[in-house]
Amino acid sequence: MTDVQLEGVTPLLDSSSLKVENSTNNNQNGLETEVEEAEDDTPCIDIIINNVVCTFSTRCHLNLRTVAMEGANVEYKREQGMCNMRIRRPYTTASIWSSGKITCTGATSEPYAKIAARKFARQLQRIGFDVKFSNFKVVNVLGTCSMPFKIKVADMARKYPREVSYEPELHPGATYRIKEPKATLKIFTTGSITVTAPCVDNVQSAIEHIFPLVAEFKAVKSEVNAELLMKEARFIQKHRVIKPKRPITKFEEDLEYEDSSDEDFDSEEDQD
DNA sequence: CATGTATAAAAGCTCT
DNA sequence: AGAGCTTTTATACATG
Repeated sequence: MTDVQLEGVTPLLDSSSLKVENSTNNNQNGLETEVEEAEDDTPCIDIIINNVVCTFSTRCHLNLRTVAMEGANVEYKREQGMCNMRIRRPYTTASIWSSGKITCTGATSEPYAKIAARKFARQLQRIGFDVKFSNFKVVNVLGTCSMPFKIKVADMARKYPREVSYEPELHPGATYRIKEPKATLKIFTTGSITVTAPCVDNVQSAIEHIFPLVAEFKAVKSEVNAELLMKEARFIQKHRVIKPKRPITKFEEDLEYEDSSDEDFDSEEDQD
């Protein structure tokens, strides 16, 4: 139980102990994966890039009708005035607008996002449009990582009310916003953290920034058990709620006087 | 087991 | 003017 009180002094990770990799193991997309292998045995936290959103323009109007008819793997969303086109490698989806503006989602790295974007552009060009691949830009990135310990999220939210918002009833993850470099993190008690930011570099910065903070709220085994006991207590409470078996009618209200026996008579009855 | 809840962001149309 | 819709994606906790 007394599992060291100075748990916060976890060996701080330097940038070399954080490594960014794709969520798709190697060649699911048939492309080379550049995962920098850590040559030493320094405690390492892997940052997995799960999704990269980017935009670009074809600089030409696109007849969605034509895109839907001539393009492969396209679905026309007339109600939204756009088309969704998918390619397998990299496994991504493009939302195509008649203006020529396109958003591409699903890539697992910035380079893959650009490769996918170019493929969509090429696909459109093959259909016959006068495509000029331009204004490519990564606009959003989602990365995840898992700390080697559970996190006392509630305590963290209490200590950093300015940057942490935590409404467990609404969502299990605490939201931590970093202004510069911009990033928004979702911190879970399990130690998992999701980060959404404008680019991969920001994702990494955010994790380097959050590590010492969450390490400060590392859950100790005894405390984890206490948490479980609380959950159990809540569960029991929830199932002990005594509710009338049937709505009391006006008529019965009158009878209540003579039928006022003890309340916990059938409190053990399990209600769903 | 599938949704819904929450997060970010672009595109462009609809509705307030 | 601004907010909702659509798409992607991990995380996790409730509910049907």
